[in-house]
Amino acid sequence: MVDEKPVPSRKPRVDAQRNRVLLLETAKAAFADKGPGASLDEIARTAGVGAGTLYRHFPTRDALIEAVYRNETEQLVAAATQLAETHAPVGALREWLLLFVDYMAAKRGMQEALNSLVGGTSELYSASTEQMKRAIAQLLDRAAESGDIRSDLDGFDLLRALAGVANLGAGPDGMQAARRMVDILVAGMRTSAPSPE
Amino acid sequence: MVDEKPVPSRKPRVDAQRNRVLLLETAKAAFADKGPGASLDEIARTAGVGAGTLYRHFPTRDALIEAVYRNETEQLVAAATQLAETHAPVGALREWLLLFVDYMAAKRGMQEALNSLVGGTSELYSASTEQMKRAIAQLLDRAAESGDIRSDLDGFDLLRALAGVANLGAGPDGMQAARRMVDILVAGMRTSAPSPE
DNA sequence: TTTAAATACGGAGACACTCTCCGTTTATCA
DNA sequence: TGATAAACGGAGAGTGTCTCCGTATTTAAA
Repeated sequence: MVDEKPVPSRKPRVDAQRNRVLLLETAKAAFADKGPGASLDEIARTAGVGAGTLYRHFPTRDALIEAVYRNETEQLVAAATQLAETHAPVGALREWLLLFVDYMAAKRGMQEALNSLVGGTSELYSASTEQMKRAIAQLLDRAAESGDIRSDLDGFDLLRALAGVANLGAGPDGMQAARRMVDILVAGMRTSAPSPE
Repeated sequence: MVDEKPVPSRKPRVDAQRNRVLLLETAKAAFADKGPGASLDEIARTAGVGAGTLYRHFPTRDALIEAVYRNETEQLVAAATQLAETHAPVGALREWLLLFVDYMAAKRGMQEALNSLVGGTSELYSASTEQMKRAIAQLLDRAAESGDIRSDLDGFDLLRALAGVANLGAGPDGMQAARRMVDILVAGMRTSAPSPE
């Protein structure tokens, strides 16, 4: 799957760029306000553009959602590298998982939508998903190499688990629960953890 | 919250019962086939009844979903008591969590819908949710009393975590991942587990 | 500049889904 | 058997998604 960009033969049009930004801002507000099910046509209307324009820029709801949260996702991803440099392997992992919980919690009401970043829900194998996968893999590999944690599990599953907890537990206690879950997960992954039997 | 049944002054009509069953069967097939977003009108049409009839029996999508899976949920709940009687505390917990994973996995494609049984997504505080909560609480309390696991966590969060993993990991490897997650969770909950630092 | 080609725009409209309302039908029981 | 409570069905109003294509704007070449 080679990234075959169609070679831009000219400068992108300024109105197109303007509308794109306009749509992203409007969409962010709308999602925060009405949840992930906000009407796309209404977002277009509020942004002062036609429905066609919205769909041209963002063919699917997921594409729009991903674009809206791309920045914050990138910050989170960057933090992984940062933590890897400043913390011991398991500590870095734990800290990042806590950040991930915050990330999910900060978007309360948007969780269902954000699932598409952590789950196969979305049709497109989104770029953000890929980044997120790399971020957790980086931390996990490091901790596994140091021999502190078991190496037989996909880091992405950790995120799925945390997303599950953070998603469904409403209110501020949901975040507490997710934070507790981080410690349980980290403890359970350690090579020094008790075996199932 | 008293169960205030409206005192049936006559026998329930047979056609009503028949249609109810018909709808449940049709809905089960439809959900399995088209996912949780299957059109309710189409379910009604396929069942050979009017839309009004469907909505009279099941006012919301969630109500229908819950009804469809009530039986299986009840079996799962019953298994908790069973396991509690025949296994050591932690073993029973672990076994039941594995059953829960199977339960989720068996409904691949339906996961999003089933979330409403494990999450606050659904408006109604459904009876099945309540049962499920009791089932896990029962096992968890027992294991906590025996001193084997920490007592500061809500069992329902475990289910949320497992649901998260099982939901989003597509394919048969998703189930593998969820099974591994069970062991991590159980290990992490043990009082003998290593502390976060 | 002017102008042709490329690009983007907008919104009408086709289609799908949800859910309600109410006139009609059917089952129950006296 | 007849009265009536209970249930039925489906038309239709309201809302949403997404496409299509004639029109408008921008870019860059002349």
